Order: sequence, then C-alpha cells, then structure tokens
Amino acid sequence: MASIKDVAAEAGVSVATVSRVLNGHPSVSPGARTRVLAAVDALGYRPNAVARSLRTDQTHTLGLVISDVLNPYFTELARSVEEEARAHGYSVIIGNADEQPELQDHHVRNLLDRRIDGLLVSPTDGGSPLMLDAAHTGTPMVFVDRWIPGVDVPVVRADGREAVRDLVTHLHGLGHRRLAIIAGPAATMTGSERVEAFREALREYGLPLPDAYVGQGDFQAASGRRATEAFLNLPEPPEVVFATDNLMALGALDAIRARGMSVPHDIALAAFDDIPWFVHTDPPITAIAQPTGELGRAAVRALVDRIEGRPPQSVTLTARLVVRRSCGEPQAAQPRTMPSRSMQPPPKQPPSTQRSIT
Amino acid sequence: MASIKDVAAEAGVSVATVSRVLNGHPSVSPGARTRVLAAVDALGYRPNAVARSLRTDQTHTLGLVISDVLNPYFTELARSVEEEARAHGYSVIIGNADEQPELQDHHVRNLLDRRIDGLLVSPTDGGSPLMLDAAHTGTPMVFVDRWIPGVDVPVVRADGREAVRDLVTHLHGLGHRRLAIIAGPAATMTGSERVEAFREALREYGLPLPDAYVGQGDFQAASGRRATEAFLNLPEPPEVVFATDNLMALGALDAIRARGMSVPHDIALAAFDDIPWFVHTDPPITAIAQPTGELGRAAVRALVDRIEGRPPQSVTLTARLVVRRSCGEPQAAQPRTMPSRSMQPPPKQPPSTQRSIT
DNA sequence: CCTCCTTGTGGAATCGATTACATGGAGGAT
DNA sequence: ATCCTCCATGTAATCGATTCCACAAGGAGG
Repeated sequence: MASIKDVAAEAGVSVATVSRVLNGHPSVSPGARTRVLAAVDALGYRPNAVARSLRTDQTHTLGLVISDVLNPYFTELARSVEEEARAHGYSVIIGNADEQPELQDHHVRNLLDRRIDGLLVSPTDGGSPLMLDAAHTGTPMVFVDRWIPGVDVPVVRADGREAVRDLVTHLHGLGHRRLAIIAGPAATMTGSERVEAFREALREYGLPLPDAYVGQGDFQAASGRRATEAFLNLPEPPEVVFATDNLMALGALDAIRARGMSVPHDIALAAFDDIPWFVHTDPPITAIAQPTGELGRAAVRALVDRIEGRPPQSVTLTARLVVRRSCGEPQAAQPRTMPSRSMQPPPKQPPSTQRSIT
Repeated sequence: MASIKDVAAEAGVSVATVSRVLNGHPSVSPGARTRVLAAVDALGYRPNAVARSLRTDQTHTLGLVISDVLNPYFTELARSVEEEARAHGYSVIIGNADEQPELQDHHVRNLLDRRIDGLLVSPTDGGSPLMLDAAHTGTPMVFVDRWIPGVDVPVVRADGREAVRDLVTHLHGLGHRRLAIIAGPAATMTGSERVEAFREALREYGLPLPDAYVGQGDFQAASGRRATEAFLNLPEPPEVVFATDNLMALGALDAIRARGMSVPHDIALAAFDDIPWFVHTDPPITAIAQPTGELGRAAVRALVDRIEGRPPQSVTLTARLVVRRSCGEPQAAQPRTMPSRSMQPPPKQPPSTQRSIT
C-alpha cells in the first residue's frame, strides 16, 4: 500500500508538501498541488489513519457501549448514533455488553486502548472502577438512556414519569386495579426509576403495589417470562403486567400464552419502549415510546461538544404513551382521549427538541 | 496517559525490556519482569493500540459492512460475528450501508483507511470499483449472506433452495395455486437467487409465475407494502405472498391489514428469514429460517483463516422451513409432516456444521 | 540598491510502540 | 585458564503521518 513517501517521490516534492496539500494548508504553490494530486490519483494513495492518529492524538472515532444489541431499542439508538456521528466526521465502534458487567468492561478497556476520542455508554450496572476511572481521568464521556448517579458526566435520556402516569391513568380508566410491574436490574438507573414512577402514579390513585407485584427482571425476555409466571401463580394474580422494557414484555406475552390465557381478555399487558413490531403483535401492544432517534443524535452532539472543547449539556426528552389494544377496550375512533391532566395541552415545542439543562 | 517510556523510567529499565515483558518474550529476568509489572500497575499503564498497530501493521480489527442494521436478521448476524471475533482476539467495526451503495462505499473506504485486518461484507449491490479493487489488491475479505459472482472471495451463506421447495410444497398442499413473490433488488445475489428457487419449485408443480406476480422490492418494509398493494389491485390477486426478507413481509402485512383483509383467511403470507418476532405477530408467520448465528461464526472463521495465512473455505449451510399459521390450516399436533421428498431423512450431520468447499 | 517580509519548500523531530543488532557478563567445555 | 555460547539488556531504526523550524527566492518599501 502506497505511503506518503511514495506520493512525494512520484510528485517530486517532499513529504511535508504532500501532507500540506492533503490537509488543505494554504502555503502550497498551485503547481505543486496539482502534481501531488496527480500522484495521489496515480498511486491510489489513501492516508493511513493509524499513523495519522498516532501523530495527532485523535482517532475521529466514538465508542458506543450498549447493553444489548438484540434489543430493537438499542439497535435503533445505535443507528441514529452512527448517523449523527458520521455527519460530524466521526466513526463509531459499537460494543455489545449483553447486560454483563465484565463484557462491558472488556469493551470499555478495548475502546480506551484504541484511543477513541469519546465514549457513549448506556451502563449495565452501577459503574465499574474502570469506567469511573475513565470518567475521572477526563475521557470525554456521555451517558445515554441509562446513567450512573454521582458521576460528573452529562446524561442524555428520556423522562418517562409523565408517560407512566398517563399509563396508570389509562389502566385505571379501564377498570384495572391490580397492577404489577416487571422491574429492570436495580443496579441500573432506568431500572429503579421506572418502578419509582409507577409506584408514585399508583399512589395518586390510592392503589397499592404489593411486593409480590414487583417482579425482578434483567431486561431480557427470559426474565420477563419467569416474572410473569410468578405473577400468574399468585393466589390473586394481577390484572395488568407492565414490563419495563420491550424484551421482558415479549417474555411476558410468552408466559401468558403458555397458560392458554389471552391478552387483553384475561390479563392486560403494557411495555416501556415502543418498537415497530408492537404494531404487529397479537394484540398490538400499548407502550411508552421514547424519542430514540433524537436521543442518539443529542448524545452524539453532547459528546462532540465535549470533545471539541465546548461545554456539553445534559438533555432530557420526554417519552409518551402510545395506546394500543393490549390493555383492553379498543377505543377505535378517538384513539387518545384520556381523562388525564397530562393530556391537556399539546406541548408548544415538539417534545423531541425539548432540552433541559443540568 | 502514561506511555511505555514512563513505565520504563518507573521500573528502571529500557523500553525494550518493558515491551518484552508485555509481549511475553522469554528473555527477561524474573527481577525485571516483576519490576515492570509493578510499574505498569502503579501507573495504570495500557499499551497504545494505535502505536502498536502502526508498528506491527496489524489492527486486530475486522470490518463488517452490512446492508441494514435495523433488520433483525443482520443484527443477529452482527452479534454472532462480534462474539466469534472476540473469541479469536479481534474487534469488529460495523458499517451500516442502509441498502445504499454510496454509503457502503463510504464504510469500505473508511475501514480500509483504518487498516482493518479483514473485511466481512454483505454487498448491497453488484460491487463498486472500490470493493472489487480491494478484493483484487489482496485485502482479506469474505462475503456473508449476499455475494458478488465472479470475484475470488470466499462466500459464507445459507442455501434456501430446498427450503423454498418445501414452502411451495406446503402451500400447494394447502390448496394454494396463485403464488406471488416479492423479490429483492436484482443487483443482489440473494435477491435473484430466491426468486429463481421459487420459480423452479413452482415449475415442478406445473404452476405459472406470471410477471405480475413478481413484485420488485428492495428489502425494506415500504417496498413490501407497495408490491403487495400492487398484487391486491390485480384483477386476479394472488392467494399467497412470499416476501424474500422479513422487513418486506412486515410491509406486506401492513398492506393487507390496510385493506381490511386478514391473514391467512383472505390471503396467505410467508417470509424468507425467520426472526423471533414472527412467533408473536398476528398470525405467527411461516418463514424460512437461516442458521444466522452459525453463518456469522463461520464467516469470521473463514476470514481469520485468510488473515492468518490458512486457506479460507467457502461455507454453505442450509436454511429450513418453519411452518406457522400465516398460510392457513394450523396443523396443530404434527407440525411438520409434509409430503415432500426433502423431508425424508434427517441429515446425518447437523446442518449447522455442514460444509461444502468451493 | 538594500532590507524586510511573505511565500513555498524541505529537513528533521515526533507520536508510542516493536524488534534487529550490539554488548557485556555468566557459565560450560576443553 | 581460555574461549565459546547463551542470556539479559540497551540502543536505535522503523512504521506513516504531522508540524516546527530553517532557508531561499521574490516582491515591496525605503
């Protein structure tokens, strides 16, 4: 593979001049410029990004560590991250942690070794020493979706509190009183936060949330199945299961089907995270939708700001309830007329661009 | 960030010795070794992969260029590729071409500039000059799923001919006679191949495949919708739509629903590529399943073979039909009793390890 | 006509590793 | 005791870029 030296020789100039031409440095004569360009063309020369990175200490690469690529939510996130990064001139290396802290550490270490310019993380756990250390020693970093409290790292996320309240309102309006939730790992912020929001909303309606109605999941389908089976084995099973992510909802659906029961007739089902497939399941599933694409883009913008020396901002967008038929009573014509205060005025600004600064 | 020089100074040895310790070179005294290790620990030193790559001309990185990350089939492929690569000590950079040749070229160029050790491609088109050039100039490369004919690059793929024949047998057995297909882009090998297999199977049953029953798609949901609408507008619409990938099947389902028709009562639907969600759609969709995970793993093995100087082998695995309810007549108890010759003896070797050498 | 500044260019240092080669000392064979 | 070998180690070249500095030529200004 041709190097800058070959180009210099071919063009009859020094490597310095070649470099200047390639980097658009002004001080190059038109003659030299054309000869260099011709040589580049003739040799099919492409600059070696590895060498360039070593010298400039910039890789123009972002690392993205997510907890589960197979989860459509994260897939979409990854896609929007890559798009926005490309628009800013960065590439992205994705690390799939598969909800395993050790794997997450492996990827963080690997990305750090490769000297990526910045790191986007959706932490699987409360934060390993490695990651905390990276944050402290000044690696540009941004948390997306999930985060670790007490660390000075900007967070880009969607707030689901209101949407959860809307959901509870919706369920209550349909006459459901015994509501259960499948929680995510307590170690993740989103895990505990969603349960908290649910508990609070229930309190507003004077509904209890017995311990038996809080299933412990790990954001994977199998755990959703297990938790749901436990619910169904209860002397008084819940009327509604709310899964705090889409895969656990899928597991719940499996468990319900395996019992020969049907949704929403025998039991209602709702999920956090809306994905295209929920429209096509049997029945279509009521879910809380995050502005996933905008989340990814905002995260990249924050990270690039940080990398390029501008002050990065935390961003909080809002999630919204999407009512379908999995909780009963298909409200055919007027799909979203709920007696909830949060349903009152449509937000002035589109929710997807709403920014709050921390 | 500490460099090897700092470690050398801390340990009171030369950089050469540090490097030797780090690379497990035998000729290092135990004393020096412990001192170096202590220094590494004290400084939290991690070797700079960029510098190492420059010197050794190896990045221990594989590039994977796929046509669409949002397609669950490719997501699963990407996941298995990353896993197997990691097991071999390689990282993976994924490029999402989004079915656009220019974007595909962008990623290939980018990966080449980063001097990845090898390239795994599922080509979106017939092959740009850039990619052909890379193949010729000796970049280790392997095609996975899709491929470009006439290029000397190993191919790892699943053969769907038999499964397609099984599908036609299944459909014919259910009484369907007017079968339509939504094809992928003609530029992709898998696109034309699947249509060919379908056409051939139809011929065996003496069924015609009129041009009007061949919809032109691009492996995206929207095109599946369009093609299906066109079918339904025909004076004599087909009784079955076979989508050659899962996203187009989704689009087809949309189009059918939009007409107020139901599957399989009004029209049957089948898809190439099986994905977890097909179990949960309404109705569950009959599909041809590829051994996706094994495909990804085999592709990595072939590529690593090529990189490390062993002769790489093309691999062809077999796809198989998974009957569900989207074509009618839920055959409850005995799920797969089809009157097809291909259903006769179970393969001696598990299909997932079946290798054919090209 | 001389000086000074600008512009274009090349030489060489540098980034952080690996590794060929040189060197010095210890130990074994004769 | 001498010589040879082998082991541990250091010095320095190298990978392919970028960039500081020096320098020459040419133009402007006095």
